Amino acid sequence: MPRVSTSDDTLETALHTLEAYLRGKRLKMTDQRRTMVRAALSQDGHFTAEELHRALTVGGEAVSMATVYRGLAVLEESDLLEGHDFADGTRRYERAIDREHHDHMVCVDCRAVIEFTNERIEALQQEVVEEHGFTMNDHSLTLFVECKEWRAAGACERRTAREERRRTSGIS
Amino acid sequence: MPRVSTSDDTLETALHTLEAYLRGKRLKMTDQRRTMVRAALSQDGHFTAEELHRALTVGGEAVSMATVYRGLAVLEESDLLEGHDFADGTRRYERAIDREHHDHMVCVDCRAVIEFTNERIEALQQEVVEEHGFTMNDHSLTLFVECKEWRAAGACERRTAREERRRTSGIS
DNA sequence: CTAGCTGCAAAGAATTTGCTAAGTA
DNA sequence: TACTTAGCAAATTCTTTGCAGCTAG
Repeated sequence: MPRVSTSDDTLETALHTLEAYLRGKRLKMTDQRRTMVRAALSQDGHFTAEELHRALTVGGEAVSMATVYRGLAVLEESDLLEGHDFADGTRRYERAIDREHHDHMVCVDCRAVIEFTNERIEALQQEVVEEHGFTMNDHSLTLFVECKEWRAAGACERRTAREERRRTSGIS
Repeated sequence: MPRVSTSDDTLETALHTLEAYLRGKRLKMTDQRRTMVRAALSQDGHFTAEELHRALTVGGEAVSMATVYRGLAVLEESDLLEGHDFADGTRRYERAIDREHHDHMVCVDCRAVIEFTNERIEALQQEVVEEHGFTMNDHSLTLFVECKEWRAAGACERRTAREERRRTSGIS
């Protein structure tokens, strides 16, 4: 069994949540879905479909790419994961269970993702939606920043070739 | 000359801005770029590369798709346009010149885009970034809402086959 | 002239989908 | 058993690139 950096409790809860979701939709629990839940919860931070797939493969629990994509959609719909678009061309996911809501700052330089929460902003967003008579379904706040100081401290090193290309090509 | 729903003044300003930008980077002004500026400014709302390309083609000023993509990058870098990711798989652009900054609400149902501004939210965002000692480069706030009431009024009808597929497939 | 541009076709990256065998309720 | 999945490969969608000839400065 692969190492799980999330508490067993969370994993239990997650599996139960998924089961309930599947039951409600008359879908089925499979080994691949269980495996994906475990692997997804043990990822730290924000991961891509490809990264999850690699983690599974490395862990000896190969699940096909197609299944990873289909599975991520299920995990997101069941609210185990939350998906984000950080404007770099690839969708990223993060654990949404047993965590508090938060927003993100993304360094345009090194693509590091820093999380933050601000209740006043949350409240104001809700206000805006209500003023329009709508219902909030979800929201996405991403601040694109330059974390020069942080990098100076040696903590801002995650740039990859691909991300660098994206960055300089004017996307985001 | 194609119809321009933007004031001639804005068009003038835009062309001057672009010229200045190009000069600074030792790039060249071309018919295609001029044409794209005109067409982009006359688009209303948020458009995709494909929509701009179609508008140009229909207007008899065919510009190749490759040039449209390359041109959009230039127009965005020169701050004539602003690009957004509304989590539907395609980048969208909107005029950024002679307009005030604003954020967006996107109806997850019909994909309509509603703009709004909220200075308090803006200020709080700036505060958050400063608290971390970073510099804000850009920010993106999108509220995904359900505009049922609005649709009831008959104003929420822009759903396309493709968008519908996206929506039901769990993206965003 | 000469670096930058355009169009075209081909390449790419990230997802999605059709199909058949296999698995779950 | 009946309907949902998994895996695989092929197909898509959006976007980027290589190249040859054209063009602005």
